[in-house]
Amino acid sequence: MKATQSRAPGRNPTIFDVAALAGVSKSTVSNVVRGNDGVSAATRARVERAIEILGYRPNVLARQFVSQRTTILGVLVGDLDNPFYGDLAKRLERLAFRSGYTTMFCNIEGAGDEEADFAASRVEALLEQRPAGVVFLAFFGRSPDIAAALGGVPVVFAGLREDWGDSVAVSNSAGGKLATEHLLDLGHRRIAYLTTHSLERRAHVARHRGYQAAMRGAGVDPAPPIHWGPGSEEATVKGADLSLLDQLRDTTAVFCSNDIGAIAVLEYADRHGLRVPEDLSVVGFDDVHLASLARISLTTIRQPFDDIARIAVDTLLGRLSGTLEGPPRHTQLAPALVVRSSTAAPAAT
Amino acid sequence: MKATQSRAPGRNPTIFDVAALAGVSKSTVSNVVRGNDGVSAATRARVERAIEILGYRPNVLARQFVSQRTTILGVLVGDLDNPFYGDLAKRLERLAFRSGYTTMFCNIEGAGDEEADFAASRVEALLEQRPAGVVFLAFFGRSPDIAAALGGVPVVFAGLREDWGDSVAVSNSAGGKLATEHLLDLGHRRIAYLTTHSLERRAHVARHRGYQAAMRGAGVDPAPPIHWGPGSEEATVKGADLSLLDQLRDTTAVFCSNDIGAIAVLEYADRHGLRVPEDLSVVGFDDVHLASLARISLTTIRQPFDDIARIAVDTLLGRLSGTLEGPPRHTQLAPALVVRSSTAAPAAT
DNA sequence: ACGCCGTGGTGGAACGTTCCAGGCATCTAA
DNA sequence: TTAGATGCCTGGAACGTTCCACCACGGCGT
Repeated sequence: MKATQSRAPGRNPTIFDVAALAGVSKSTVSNVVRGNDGVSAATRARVERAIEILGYRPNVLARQFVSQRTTILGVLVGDLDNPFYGDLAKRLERLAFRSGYTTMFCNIEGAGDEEADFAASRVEALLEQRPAGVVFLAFFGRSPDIAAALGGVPVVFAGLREDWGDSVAVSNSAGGKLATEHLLDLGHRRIAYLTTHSLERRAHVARHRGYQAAMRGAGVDPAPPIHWGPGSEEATVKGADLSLLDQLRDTTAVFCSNDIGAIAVLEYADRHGLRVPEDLSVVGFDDVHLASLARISLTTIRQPFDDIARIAVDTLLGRLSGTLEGPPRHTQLAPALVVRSSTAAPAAT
Repeated sequence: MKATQSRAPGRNPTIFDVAALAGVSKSTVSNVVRGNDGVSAATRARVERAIEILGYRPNVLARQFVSQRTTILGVLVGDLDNPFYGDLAKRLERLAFRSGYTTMFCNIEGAGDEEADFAASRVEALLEQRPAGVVFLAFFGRSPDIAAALGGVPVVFAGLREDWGDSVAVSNSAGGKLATEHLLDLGHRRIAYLTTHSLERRAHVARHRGYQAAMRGAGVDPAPPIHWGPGSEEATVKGADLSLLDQLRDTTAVFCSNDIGAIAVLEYADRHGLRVPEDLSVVGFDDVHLASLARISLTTIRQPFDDIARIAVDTLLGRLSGTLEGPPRHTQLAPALVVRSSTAAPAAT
């Protein structure tokens, strides 16, 4: 007649079962479980023994209910299919796991039928699960609405900067400037900025600003931005067959707002007999692993994925534990130009 | 003095607030919210009006607590950084969202220091969140342990087959056979099987079996499998610099257990002066989007991502709603060979 | 001897739902 | 007319925690 078997079968042991077996009150068990002090070593040992015997595991759902908070970290990604997000997602998941948090991802980029406030509806769905904190890897939409929906849940922007929350990112505008200046230095003048997003994400807007600044700094008029594709990487990369050729007629170089877009341009060029870099120089942004493959070898702007993920999680955990207080902290990282073989001087005209 | 403002500020309205305003009991409100019948149209309308006025939203945490179940779908992926998983993850997330479920991803592939039962510990961590169901996109480890840990939570295996749960997958062994036969047909005899996993995943084991069957069927002895890399795609793809050359000395063709491994081999070949397909034919598995890029153009085995994701979610939802009952249902899909330019007849010796 | 304080421990209340046994009309069949 | 069924609604109990006010007790300073 072991205590283990005296419980109703099929029911998980509760804090009461442990308390009864250890001969203490439920409160004491609760304190032991949560590592609170005010419990003598002897009692603690006795309770731990009882927990062991019963195989007691705290009921997460009850805990969440009473505290009205979870150990879920929400992560808003643009598109898990984009290796930029995949890489970052993986890192975040791992770091969060080590600190006892579980990660919940949400694609902000929709099925193609989304509206401007699709992001807000996604945030809302995520928030319904009451995450302890939220990481934005991508962001667009109206800040006030979304800030309101968050209702006090700490938030960190990773890879982009938004003033009303903590952030860690390279300067996207500096990166855009760097990329464009590289092309200018090579002698290009007719440089296009290309993005695959119809709904402009914050980070990409900043990259565009960097492009414009560089162009103006060199005394060249920025060309109107090229929006290629219906708004999602998926559609453009997978069906890279839209009439881009026309729009590139007058240009010798393209700065793409991310690597996936750049690789899609590469693919498009390959299929349409446009030689890179002889006929067209291409620069990306992110430096996803793919870009370094010999067969791709894309000149791009490097983002330190590792630092971004680490600092993002640290910042969020700091807010959660109360270690970090005060106004938003913005960690700025340096973007770096990585020159590979997708860029060269323009052909002599 | 609107009702909206009469509540304690900062507190969300509860079912009681609604009940009071509508002049009914909390139970009735509960029934209205959940769409139960046994409520007259008039009452229903009155309650709905009250809900509207108060901006009432059911407390998910309380609901989860009392029902001891969530609307979370757990997804075990091998590695979010691998586009195979990224693509599938994205699709699953979208489908689940449409049905009112939130997705929670877990990387089964660890930081490199994992043991054989790392998978089990990850499953346990995920299960702590009490998901309504679990999708396995990758699986290894000891089935009995993991089945026990699941404790009745419905499960579906996607992309691989495991007998004790529902599954939807192409036949991995048939795919492996297809790939190997393609190489045999081209005239290759010294064909290697290569995998980047030290911990063999179920799906990959089956692919290997297909390879062996094809080889034996052609009267050729299968070569011992090549395990390349310390067990994670990340390490091998990113630091593709291990001494593979020796192991490939006697082979004219490699069948890689997935596309990412194949692309890593391509990269390795590029860097070591090995021409593909002249010196070495390479076949992958999955047909991730990347494989179709002109610059990669990898011969591979196609998996219908779309069908896999859709059927996986449908099956799981079927179990959850009770629509689907009985023994495990196994949906088998047909793998297809996609010939691109990474394979050719071996050089005449 | 007495009040005070710190340490270790207790038990009730609260959290916001769902579930269920029942209550009260009103309708139906005998 | 009446027993039983049906439709609509109610209120208590339960779920497993955390939080907090409070209590018992021994040591200490005065």
